[in-house]
Amino acid sequence: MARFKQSNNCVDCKCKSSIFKALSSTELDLINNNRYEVSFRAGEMMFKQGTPSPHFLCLTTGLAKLYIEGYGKNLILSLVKPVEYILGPGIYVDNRHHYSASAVEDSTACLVDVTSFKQIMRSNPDFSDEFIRRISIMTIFNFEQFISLTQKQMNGRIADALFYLSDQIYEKNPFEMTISRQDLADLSGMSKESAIRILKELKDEGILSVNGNILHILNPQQLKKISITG
Amino acid sequence: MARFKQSNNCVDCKCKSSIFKALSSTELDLINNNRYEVSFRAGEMMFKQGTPSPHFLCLTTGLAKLYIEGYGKNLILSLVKPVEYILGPGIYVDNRHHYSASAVEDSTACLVDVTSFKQIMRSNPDFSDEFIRRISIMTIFNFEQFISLTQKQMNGRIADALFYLSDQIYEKNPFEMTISRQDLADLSGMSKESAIRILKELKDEGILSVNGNILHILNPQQLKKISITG
DNA sequence: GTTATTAATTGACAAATATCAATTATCGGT
DNA sequence: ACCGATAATTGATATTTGTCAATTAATAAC
Repeated sequence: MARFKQSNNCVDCKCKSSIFKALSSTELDLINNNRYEVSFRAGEMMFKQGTPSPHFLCLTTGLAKLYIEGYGKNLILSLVKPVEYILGPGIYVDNRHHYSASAVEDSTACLVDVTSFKQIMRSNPDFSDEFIRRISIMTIFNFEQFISLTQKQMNGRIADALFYLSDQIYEKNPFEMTISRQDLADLSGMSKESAIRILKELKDEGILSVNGNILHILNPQQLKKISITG
Repeated sequence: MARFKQSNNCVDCKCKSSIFKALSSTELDLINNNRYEVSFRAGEMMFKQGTPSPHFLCLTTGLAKLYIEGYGKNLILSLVKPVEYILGPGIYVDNRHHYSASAVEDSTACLVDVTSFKQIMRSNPDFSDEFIRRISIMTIFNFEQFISLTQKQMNGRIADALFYLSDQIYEKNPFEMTISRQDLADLSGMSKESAIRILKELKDEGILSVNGNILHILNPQQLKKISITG
């Protein structure tokens, strides 16, 4: 289960460097007074699709996955690393979560009352602009994912997922893939067995090295080509 | 080609009933002074993915499709009917269109300067809240579509598309499908031939009647079942 | 350390879907 | 009403992908 603890305040927090940079100290105080800190173990669910959504979450350490629970399978929308906030579209619609979130690695997060958030959204246009900019970037990313998953074949989708992991999430090239093969499959819209098979193919072709969870993209040009040709 | 004409003003326009209801008359004047009206023939492109996006568009008559141009194929994100605005995520990111828009039926629209829009977004929290609410609804819809296209088989996807057309777009049950079979395929993420075949199957099973472009969902319960079982 | 449990892997096969080619129907412009 | 161009339809086939079952590897709990 999640463990609760109250820590120091928002004013000193590194989260400030993120979306909160536009906030005045008064506004930071408001956030600070309406939040609490939680930690999650790897595998724990942070919140579940369909449940009420009274907070937004700011991930301070660890790694989380956001995923839609579909018909028997999950679809991973994105991975979230520190320091990034998680705030779904339900906040302004029905106050429900429209996707679930789970900790992939041991994680800590701040939960902040949505009411305070919305209040600041209405009074601070810079913050509001920045927030809209961020959800717009997520939407654009969703579009790319949409095209990848609906129009590319499996090799192209895995290539896209590998670049996503290497470039956006772990930001290294030999990287330790802390998500499971099933997660990789859920991120690429295919069965776990297919994902594994394609990793193996890429390995056999010398494009990728696979040692357990340590992946190394050996030939990015070739992998990019696979991503484009689908 | 698109024909331009200046018409009466926003204050009397039925668009007011939509997102603009939160605007003061001063703000409506600002919009009114920074807009122009355009008409499009069926098939004409309204704007193209990748081009600069200096306006937002409010569809006043007709029907439009919003679609991502992928690798050889298109993916229709949504259909837009009057009175609805079209404003992509690029506005707050890179000032580019991230999808294309085309008129499916003869259409007219108002183009409004984005700068005026953003100005009002910053000064009118009610308007801003309403706008965020709307893009959130679109995001939620995209999620549903995402699940439909990535986790359901063709029958389920066509079922979803048929309900979308009947319930959301044409709002009738025997309805005239003004989009082409190719568009239906682009909306369901499959080849045109497959889309046609499934329409035929549904027809043979007595669930749907198909007479040219007049479609009639004869057995909604059964079709809903197909949607759910995938 | 040992064992129980879960994750990863592999192969064989079945199902779903796209592609290609060939017709047929439909529609806008004479 | 006729003609050319485009859209819709159909069938045959190849490709892609998932499913199932069996095995091996890795991990966590004792």
